[in-house]
Amino acid sequence: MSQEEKFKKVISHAKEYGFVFQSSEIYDGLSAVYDYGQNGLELKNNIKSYWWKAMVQLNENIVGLDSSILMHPKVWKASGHVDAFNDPLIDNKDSKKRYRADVLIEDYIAKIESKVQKEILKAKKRFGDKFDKDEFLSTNNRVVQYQDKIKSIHLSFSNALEKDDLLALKKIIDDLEIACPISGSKNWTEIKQFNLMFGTKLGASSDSSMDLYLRPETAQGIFVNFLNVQKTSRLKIPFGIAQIGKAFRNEIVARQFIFRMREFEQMEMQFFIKPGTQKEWYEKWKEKRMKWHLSLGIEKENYRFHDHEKLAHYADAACDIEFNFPFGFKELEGIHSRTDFDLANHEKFSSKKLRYYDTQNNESYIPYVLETSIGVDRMFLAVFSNSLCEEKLEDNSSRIVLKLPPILAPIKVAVLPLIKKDGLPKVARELLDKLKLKYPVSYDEKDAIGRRYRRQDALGTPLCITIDHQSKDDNTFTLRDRDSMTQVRLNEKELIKEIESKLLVKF
RNA sequence: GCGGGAGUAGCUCAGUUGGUAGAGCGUCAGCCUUCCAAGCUGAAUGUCGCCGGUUCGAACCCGGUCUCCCGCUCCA
Repeated sequence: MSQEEKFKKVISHAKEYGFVFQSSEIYDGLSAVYDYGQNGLELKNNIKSYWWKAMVQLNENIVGLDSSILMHPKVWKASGHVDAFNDPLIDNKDSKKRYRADVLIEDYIAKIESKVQKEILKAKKRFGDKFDKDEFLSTNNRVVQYQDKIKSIHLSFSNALEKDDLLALKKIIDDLEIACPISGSKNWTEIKQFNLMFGTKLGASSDSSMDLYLRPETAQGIFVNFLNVQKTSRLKIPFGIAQIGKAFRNEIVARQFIFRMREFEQMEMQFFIKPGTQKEWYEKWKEKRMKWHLSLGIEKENYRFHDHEKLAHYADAACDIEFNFPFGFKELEGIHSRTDFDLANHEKFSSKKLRYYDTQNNESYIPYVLETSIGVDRMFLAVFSNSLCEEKLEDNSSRIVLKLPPILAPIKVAVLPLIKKDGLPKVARELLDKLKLKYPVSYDEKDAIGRRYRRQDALGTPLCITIDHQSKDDNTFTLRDRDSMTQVRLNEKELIKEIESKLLVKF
């Protein structure tokens, strides 16, 4: 089966069994927005709580936060999003490829710079020990020309960027005769500005309203509350603040089902540390996070680290945990060493001190930050797509089974009377009533028992309990395992023990 | 946004040169009572993505539009 076919099966299974629906489907849907159905929401909640337990409950120096989606507009100036999330894009009409206009110009500058470097190397060879770099740079005609060109491009370039002057930006590309690397053509469209942040307004009347953004990440809510939490929690560095919440990005192209959505949910943890210790914590959190993923029992081969070569504006080291999705290895979680970029900028923009006072060493400093950030929806897709399989059975029949890690399964146990007469449903319901106080359970008496097992398989229910005639006499039941399809006969106490051991996790 | 593919029942898909829609699975009710789907009887379900045009007549032809999948760019 091709990757594409497999992905299509994942999407239709998600719909057919009430996990994921397209938003506003009866109105033809809304692009890149999805709803979670009755089973999807349970799986999603279980993922969130599994993360929360591993981060907050098991670490005494990590606490939670739930900050608002709406924040003061200055937050996004300080964070760099107003600048970084504004992309001037340009299309080449011949190759039909899209580029960032600023990147095209930067690449062009880099090309000239590499020419200068070449000249320097050549001169070094020629002059040997007598080579004086500064003198060379200021006297060699060709090099001086190159440098002047770079300078003048830089000048008009930063001018255009500052004023958001798209026409000026286009003029630079035209003047420099920058060509598309693929088609070699200089046949460009006009530059269009894309803002990745969703805008909205605060205040009901139009004249007194204030322009706001829906947050494009949850991290800033943590940074602006850094001192509030630190002072009220008595936490000492190193400590972390964790948050699960929605974020919004007006992606130019949002695709691949729930992998890239316009409205999505993040699970982020910002770990505040002493400057200079970031390397050590970066390694530690890389290891910890990978362990968390592997604790779910998904095969190791599906995960890999990918180090960032081009770092974002806030980071001094960054990597992704990538997962083998149906469309290949793609980012699932990011681990970033954010330095003091965020807190220092918030200090600057808010004019409020955001420092930690270290009583032991009698010093105050802006902490460095180590971030782990994972997309809930991506984790959902990773777990869901990896769990979905079609098995050939011994009798040459096949079954579709969703082998979810039991701890994440929407329903833990299904209670099934073998037949729906002879008083078996009554016995089954008595057991069901006891179990539902502890676990999410479901009950089914329709159709043959084999078919009911298959229904539960497709939903990912790890265990089925079947009530037969013997159950009436001796109060024992058969427990059927989703993955092995094997059965054991147990009494009620043993049953609970088996369920508990199935749901046991080791972080 | 640009290029390629697609949209018919909950899912997978048929549907002939234009003549007002079908199958399999699933769902529901009943029978059977059996520990691993596909036994029997019956039933429900579609403005053929949406809007407009051509035509006596459109799922089919034409135009527009929306959505999904793949590629380019970005990211959780």
